[in-house]
Amino acid sequence: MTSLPTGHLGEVDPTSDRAVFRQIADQLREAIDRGRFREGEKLPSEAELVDHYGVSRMTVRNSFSILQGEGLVHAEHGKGVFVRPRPPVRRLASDRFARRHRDQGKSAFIVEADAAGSHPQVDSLEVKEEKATQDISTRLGSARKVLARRRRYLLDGRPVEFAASYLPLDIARGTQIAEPNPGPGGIYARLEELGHRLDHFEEEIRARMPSPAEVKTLRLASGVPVIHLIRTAYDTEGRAVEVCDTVMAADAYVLSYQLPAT
Amino acid sequence: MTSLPTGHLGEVDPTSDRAVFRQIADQLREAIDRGRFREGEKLPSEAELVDHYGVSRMTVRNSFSILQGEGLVHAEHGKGVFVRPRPPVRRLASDRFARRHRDQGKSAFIVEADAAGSHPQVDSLEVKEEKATQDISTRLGSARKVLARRRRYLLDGRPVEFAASYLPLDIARGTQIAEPNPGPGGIYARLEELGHRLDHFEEEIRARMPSPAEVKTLRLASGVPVIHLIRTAYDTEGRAVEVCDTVMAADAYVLSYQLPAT
DNA sequence: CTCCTTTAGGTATCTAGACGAGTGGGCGAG
DNA sequence: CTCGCCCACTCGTCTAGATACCTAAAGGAG
Repeated sequence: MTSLPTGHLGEVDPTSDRAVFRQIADQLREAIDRGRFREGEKLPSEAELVDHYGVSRMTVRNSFSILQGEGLVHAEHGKGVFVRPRPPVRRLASDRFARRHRDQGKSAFIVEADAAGSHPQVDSLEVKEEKATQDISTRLGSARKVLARRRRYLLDGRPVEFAASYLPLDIARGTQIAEPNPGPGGIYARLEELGHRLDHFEEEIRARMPSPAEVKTLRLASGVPVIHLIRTAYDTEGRAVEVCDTVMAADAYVLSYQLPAT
Repeated sequence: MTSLPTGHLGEVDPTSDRAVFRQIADQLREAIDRGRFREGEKLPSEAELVDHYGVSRMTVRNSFSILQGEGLVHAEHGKGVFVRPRPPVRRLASDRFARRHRDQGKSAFIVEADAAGSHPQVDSLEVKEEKATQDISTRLGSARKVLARRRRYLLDGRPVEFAASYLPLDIARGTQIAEPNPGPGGIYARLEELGHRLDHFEEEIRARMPSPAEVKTLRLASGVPVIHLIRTAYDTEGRAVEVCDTVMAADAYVLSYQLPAT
């Protein structure tokens, strides 16, 4: 017995209740979990599995599609099917908007990524005035027109996050917030300079599968969900002065919050 | 033209770069987004789409499997393929562990769900002593043996959350925390009675696709991610006194946090 | 040595058909 | 009228094979 590519795998029972393609997926999954196939390593090809199990090619592909849906493997056309490596994650701490982080010349994202030794980029900047959607309008206390700032964040060339900030036009129009580069400390620093002292933020977090547009923008592999975060910033008067709608590749993030127990 | 079941759908271009099954999925997705098919409504059957588009059945099934992966539709054997209804969501506010919520006789989950008009249940209770995993041990400050409390939460009969609490054995052994029913206010109230006044919580949030075991436990439809939340409770001495590992059906939850801007 | 072509081995897509199995309505027996 | 069976419709699984296209390495032309 040489080290056959399918050496770790057993057989399937066609008479079992469990469908053959699920049995094959189970065996591959277990082999991956046990480290028989390591991260980035190539799995046996479709043809090899067809031979090994004595099933048709569609059945093998069906198995692969299960594992892809679980985000365990990814297929590369012409090369093979590989165990998906777990990418480095970015931790978002709940104090990331603390005032003390707001004095540097660069954005929080750049500073943080540099510190972590990654290569950060910000991309597809768009700043324009537009009509607020129903949801944004509600969150901003019925603002009708807003300034929208959209950008994409990349880490080592990989898109990880797409964010859109919305501010009521009566606050943002004509200020540096309406410029592509909002200056040191970002828009929160500018808001405070404009007299809107920030009081607190509210963050709503959901997770779901991405839309096709999000798959494209974030270059998501199949089986990777997104984290959808909607943050509303309130000033000390209780007015909502900004809503930031962020979609993150879930495999690239861990969010971290600290809560008082009082 | 009567109201054919496929009346809203166009044609496909086999010469297009975009694969036929993707084109079909696109058309169905758009029809759903536009409300041509409503929540819970049945889509055209495979056979009808085969006739309409003039493709083979595998191609149509391929389209359906895309939409299933996106969590947009679900198939019911013998009945058809249906637009997946968006279930009611449970909002988790960041003050849900505030001391003022800790005096009632029932658990926070029960109280909250009752208030929202849902029928809550707690299930598969397991309380036992065990060896801590590496991760849990680290989070609990190198505790080796722990008390583990596992339970599943259901809303209107649907499982929505599976949670496991771990406490250092030297704190929990022999106390009411080791009983199936920890009493009014839950284990946090008991911890404080034991002299561990709670100072703050730390929550880590991830999103990912569920493992097969999680699919089973939470009866998840395909295309539904899970939110994985790990909460560590610290007492005023800075000691980690509990770790709670929670897996939630992502389509049933919105997490909400309030952050100070200081 | 460099660059292009060929080729072997991958996956992507599609067809056509077969059988299995869950669901629900119609219809006949009682 | 009611109950139970049958059947039509539906999705689930599997086979067998064809074509297309991608990738990498080998080999030949310059």
